[in-house]
Amino acid sequence: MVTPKRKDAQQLTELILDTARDLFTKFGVDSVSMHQIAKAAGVGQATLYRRYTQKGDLCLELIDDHFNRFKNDIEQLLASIHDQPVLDRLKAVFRRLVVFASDETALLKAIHISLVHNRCIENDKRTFFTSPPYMFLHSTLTHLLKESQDSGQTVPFDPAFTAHIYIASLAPFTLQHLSEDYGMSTDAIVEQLLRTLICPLFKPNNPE
Amino acid sequence: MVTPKRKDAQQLTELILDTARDLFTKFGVDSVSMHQIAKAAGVGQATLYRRYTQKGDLCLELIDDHFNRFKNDIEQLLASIHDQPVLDRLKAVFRRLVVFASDETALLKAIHISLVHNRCIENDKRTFFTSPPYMFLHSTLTHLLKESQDSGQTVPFDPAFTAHIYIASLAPFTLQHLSEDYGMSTDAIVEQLLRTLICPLFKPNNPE
DNA sequence: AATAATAGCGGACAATTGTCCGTTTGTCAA
DNA sequence: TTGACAAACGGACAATTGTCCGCTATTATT
Repeated sequence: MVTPKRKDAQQLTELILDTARDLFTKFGVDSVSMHQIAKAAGVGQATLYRRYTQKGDLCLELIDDHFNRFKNDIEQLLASIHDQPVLDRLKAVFRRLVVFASDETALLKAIHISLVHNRCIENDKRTFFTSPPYMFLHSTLTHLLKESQDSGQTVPFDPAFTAHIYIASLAPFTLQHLSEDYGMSTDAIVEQLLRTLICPLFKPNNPE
Repeated sequence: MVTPKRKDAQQLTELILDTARDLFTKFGVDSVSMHQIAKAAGVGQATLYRRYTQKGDLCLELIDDHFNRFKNDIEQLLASIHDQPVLDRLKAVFRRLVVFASDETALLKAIHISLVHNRCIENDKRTFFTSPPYMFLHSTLTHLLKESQDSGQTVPFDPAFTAHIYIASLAPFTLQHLSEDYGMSTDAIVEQLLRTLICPLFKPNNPE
């Protein structure tokens, strides 16, 4: 049976990713067009589009390393403080999450636009909400929220639903707005988010 | 001095809006291109683009009537229940808001994409966050939240910040996800939102 | 009414996104 | 080696978005 694969395919993929990374850092994600990436990498448009149908897909790939680091951070963090109260763990995860979102605003915006927009056009399976990063975040938050819920320290709420809402409120454009137009530092945003979204779910800190 | 204005300009604007409305309801907002609208209305592209640089701008105009009705609803609603507790008023506004967002998903998605995306490209003054609808919502919610805060019934939080977060969590794509993929009815979404975002801000319902 | 002046129309044009198909190139069988 | 086969390359092509500029039509003036 004949199932040949080119060995240079993988090399081209890496060439494309490297080129895109370069152009993005040089000119900014928004100013770089798909054709520009293809041309700079010296490949045909189809070669690029066959791998990444939209800039968002490419960004998702580029952010992968960063996200894996972030994921490991979260897992280590959770392991290192597994004996602390669940509220503290939630806060820690949230803080790390906001920092990640702030660090990666440029790529995240492109991802958000492409994937969310795409979702709107066709009923593709590949949506923002089914991407591995989203699912990891959602599952991590849901677990912590469920534990909080089960521990009886909170008012009643639906953990999975609440996790969706938490992530929605961290949309890159929201954060950008709060930071640039509204003049809040990342720390201030974290503090307010904890105060507004998380702490109130827990029953009075100064117990009866 | 000579400052002639064409009187047919306004008529063309209305022709464009009517045409767009028709095409949108016939084929869906996403499937209709700007040129298609111009052609169907029998005007040049520039005539269309001079009025609305993006589909989102057009949608913002189209939604205007609906939004004004919504705005009046909210104002009447608030007037009719001005003597009820602020928590109840907040809940009522929120419920009406979610219903509006669910009814107008199609247009709101297009608006969201264009305005939020545009914001990302150039530092235009005209952003999603400075559009009249956003500002009305934000100011209405902020007032109610501030009143709640001042009445001493709540935990401490920043009303304006919280209003931003509330609106962010109602992004059309989030609602669509919760409704279509997650299978929640509008009522269920409202209930969970109130339970997750609003009620917890208020001190124990069963007072000490 | 005739004229001057300009607001603003319209379609051609440029740029970007996304697709298709003829051709290349690596792999396996003989 | 060589030949056959298909994975996958590349650039031409179509579609959509967004811009520019010559020309028309309306209005104020005489």
